[in-house]
Amino acid sequence: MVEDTKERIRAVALELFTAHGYEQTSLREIADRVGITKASLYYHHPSKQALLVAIVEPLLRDWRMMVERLEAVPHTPEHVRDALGECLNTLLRHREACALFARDVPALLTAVGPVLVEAKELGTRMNAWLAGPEPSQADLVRAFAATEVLNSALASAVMLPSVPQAELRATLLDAAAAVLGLTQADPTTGTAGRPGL
Amino acid sequence: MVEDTKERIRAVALELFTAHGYEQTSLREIADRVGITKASLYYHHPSKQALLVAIVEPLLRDWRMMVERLEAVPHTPEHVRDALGECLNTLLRHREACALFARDVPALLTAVGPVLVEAKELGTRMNAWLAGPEPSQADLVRAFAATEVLNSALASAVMLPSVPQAELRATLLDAAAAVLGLTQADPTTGTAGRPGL
DNA sequence: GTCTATAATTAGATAGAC
DNA sequence: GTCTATCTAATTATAGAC
Repeated sequence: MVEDTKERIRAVALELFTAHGYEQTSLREIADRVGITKASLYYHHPSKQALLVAIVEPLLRDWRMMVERLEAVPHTPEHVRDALGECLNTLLRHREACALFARDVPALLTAVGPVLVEAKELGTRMNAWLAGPEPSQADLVRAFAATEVLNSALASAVMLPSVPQAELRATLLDAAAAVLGLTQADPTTGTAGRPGL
Repeated sequence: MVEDTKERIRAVALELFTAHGYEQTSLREIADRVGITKASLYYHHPSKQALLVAIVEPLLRDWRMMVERLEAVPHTPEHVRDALGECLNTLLRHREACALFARDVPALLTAVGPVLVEAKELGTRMNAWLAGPEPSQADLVRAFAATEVLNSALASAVMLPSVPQAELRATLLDAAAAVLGLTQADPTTGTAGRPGL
């Protein structure tokens, strides 16, 4: 395969960055694990920062697409529930990179500030949509809390490894919906109720 | 005052660690900001690690006391709601140190591993109590998600600075309760309902 | 208690041979 | 593409004068 080494470096780096943090991981560690030297690593990735960007970029692209898809849709209870589900999917699809984002903010901020700024902006837009049109301050807080519930999927997988992912997904989706004041979805129809609208 | 400098160092260090991360903050920065040199800093705190421990210890002590108080109390809806409130109070009382814990896990793990291990254990015990006796897997996940909702108070304060703290507190408390399946508290009596038990 | 000076280590990054 | 060897800069930490 072409560029095989480059990909292997990326994979190893993601793993080590997520496990020990960006600053705590040296390029020597990554190179050792891949089975090459630091100098060879630099042949494929021009800097540690660039390596991080290469890791984080795909996640950001997916996230951007998701938010844009979202904003084209009206804020109804069904769409809100769907949005939470899609958000959870995106989170789980990029689980490791998301964990890196969530757990290593300060390091990423100094290393790739602009990238984190866009990530934060996407989060804000997502929350704004979730809060609905003309939101109260409580709506904004609830939207924020709901996304945190979904985020907890990352930590839950580590803290509660015995819970199967399907159950984790379903439970967190209901929990996030509950935070937003949506009632439980009807399991027979998959349709959510419409309270407080 | 006795030990005034030592306290000033602690305060500045907490501020910088929280803002830029533990690894990203050098002792030179801290010393500069306090208005002394690195060598003087070492007179008061024997190492960077010890400085971190001095910062984190009070938070851990409060947290430990809270969890122990909690475990002595039966798992009823009212007590659960009270527990969420107490948890939120502890979180807000140590806001900066908590933010450091939440945002800089990898750095803290390598610097003060054992301390983080105890923090994690306390979190686990808190979640176990919240999940109730003989919890289902869904109960465990919900307990975890509920604490994440409370945690979001730290980030909310930054992301939604216009929301007054009282409203933030009340909204998050209701949100966490909703995650656990408790209904809205009656605003006139402050008593929660008892659904699904 | 605070300073100057410096040791010891490590990191990211580069030059140039093969 | 990968290597050996090296550079530069920054960090934690210490020694010892005042």
